[in-house]
Amino acid sequence: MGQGQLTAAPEPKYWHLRTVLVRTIDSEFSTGQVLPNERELAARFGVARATLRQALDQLELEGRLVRRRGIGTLIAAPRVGVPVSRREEGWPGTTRTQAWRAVDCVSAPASAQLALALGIPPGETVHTVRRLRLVQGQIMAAESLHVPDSAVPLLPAVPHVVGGAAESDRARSVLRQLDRLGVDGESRSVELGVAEAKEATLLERPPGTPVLVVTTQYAAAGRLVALAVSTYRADTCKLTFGETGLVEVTPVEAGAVRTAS
Amino acid sequence: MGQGQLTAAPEPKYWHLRTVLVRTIDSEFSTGQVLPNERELAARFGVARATLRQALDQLELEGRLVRRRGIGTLIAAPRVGVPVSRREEGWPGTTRTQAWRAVDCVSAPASAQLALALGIPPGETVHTVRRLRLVQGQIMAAESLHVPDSAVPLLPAVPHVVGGAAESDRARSVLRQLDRLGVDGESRSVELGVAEAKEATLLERPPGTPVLVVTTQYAAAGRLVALAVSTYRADTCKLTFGETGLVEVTPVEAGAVRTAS
DNA sequence: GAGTGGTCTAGACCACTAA
DNA sequence: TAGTGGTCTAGACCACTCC
Repeated sequence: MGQGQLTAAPEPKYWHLRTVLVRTIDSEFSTGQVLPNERELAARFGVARATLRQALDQLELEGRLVRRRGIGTLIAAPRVGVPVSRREEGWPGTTRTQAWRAVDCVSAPASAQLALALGIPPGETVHTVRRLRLVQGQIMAAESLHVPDSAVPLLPAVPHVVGGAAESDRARSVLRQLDRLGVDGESRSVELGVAEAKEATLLERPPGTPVLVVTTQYAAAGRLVALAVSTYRADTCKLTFGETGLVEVTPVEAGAVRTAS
Repeated sequence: MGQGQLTAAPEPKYWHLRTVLVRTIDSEFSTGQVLPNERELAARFGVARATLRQALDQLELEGRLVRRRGIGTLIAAPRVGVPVSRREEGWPGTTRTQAWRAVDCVSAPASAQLALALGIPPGETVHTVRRLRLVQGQIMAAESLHVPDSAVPLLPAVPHVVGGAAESDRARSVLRQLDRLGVDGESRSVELGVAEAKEATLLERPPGTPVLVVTTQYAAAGRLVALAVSTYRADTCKLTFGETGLVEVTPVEAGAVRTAS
């Protein structure tokens, strides 16, 4: 990899540096390779380490780099396409697929916010199932699935136990009941967020990690029966929304087309 | 707003600072209000300005703050829900809606990447329409819509003129032809990206602004007829994916539920 | 212990906005 | 011209990984 010589420009140094690094990465590095360390890169380009890091921050946000403390800065693998829809991901994941791993389940009175969102009276019991989505063995998303007690009347009233196998058993029990309702509609939104402490732990990422927050409303028989808030790792995920009946086409490397045009 | 006193913690200062600021913002500030300036905030919390800025960076990424050079740091308005689907946004935007504003149109041989994505021979002419999506008068997204010449054979062969009214006329002409094809399927993906120079200019944002990159494949009669790459402002947009036949429910403040639980 | 990225500091100067 | 956020520096120390 050549050495810097940042030509004077009206743009910030870190942005120009990013451009140079993008070119270098695309032409001279491949997935999994490690870049020279930050101190050396900074010296090579004649900038302060903080400035170099600003450029690397951008590239990490774009999913081009992965930085590992104690290891180095690696070229990231292309983002994994993650299908987001009931049909494709297998709902609710109990029998048809191993895509989701139930973690635990807590039953508690709904907060004002949650009650409003679910359209139930404040204080009604809500079962919250937490689960992880695995793709190719990697944790890609953490989800909190909120189900009003009134939507799953057949749920066995087992005593609530914290931790242990009973927890995830109960989670699966809720999912099973939900499955039997026959969910027939869903509405989603996607926005950018950052992982808070609990999510970050589940995702095995540091707090502040950018995530794509997918909020899904599930309906059965014309009634809202569940609300899911899923946080997908923004660095490694590309969410895909298929539509039945669409011709099968070659998956596109969006970034490539975007950069090229 | 009270003054700092950051209790000792195993977490980084900037992250704790973020937590404190979130609480403060939610309880003592409302949309449009300006925070004290960075130098004062840093002094008040007893940290360096760079550390304070790290916390503000997070809050800006979450869409809670907007920073304007020369003005100050403002509390951001809640994100705007932007429907993303052919039916809801009006396709292709020529007659049914004013949601999109055509900017220009260039016709050129397809790059290798683009040809691959469109499933056409490399070098075939592709019309690329650039347009902006407006929501409530605000520019929310910039899009490049790629249409192979072979998909719109009836397109009048007008001479290519750079700039001026003829440009956007031609853009509308392509859109009209595409409309007449009867698009009957679409497949999407959403991922995180940053605005490059051109996009940034169109979005009236600085380069590096985080965006949600939506890639859409349009099919007609079982054939891929167009590829759109849209970049939505991640700070102000919440993309919504509706489904016909779903019961109408109260829109959810996802962030609120997420934070509360 | 050596090497890596992560955090934090104290200061400087620049670009932009508004009065 | 004064005040704001944006950029950049040179250095320090910490937390983690691997040998």
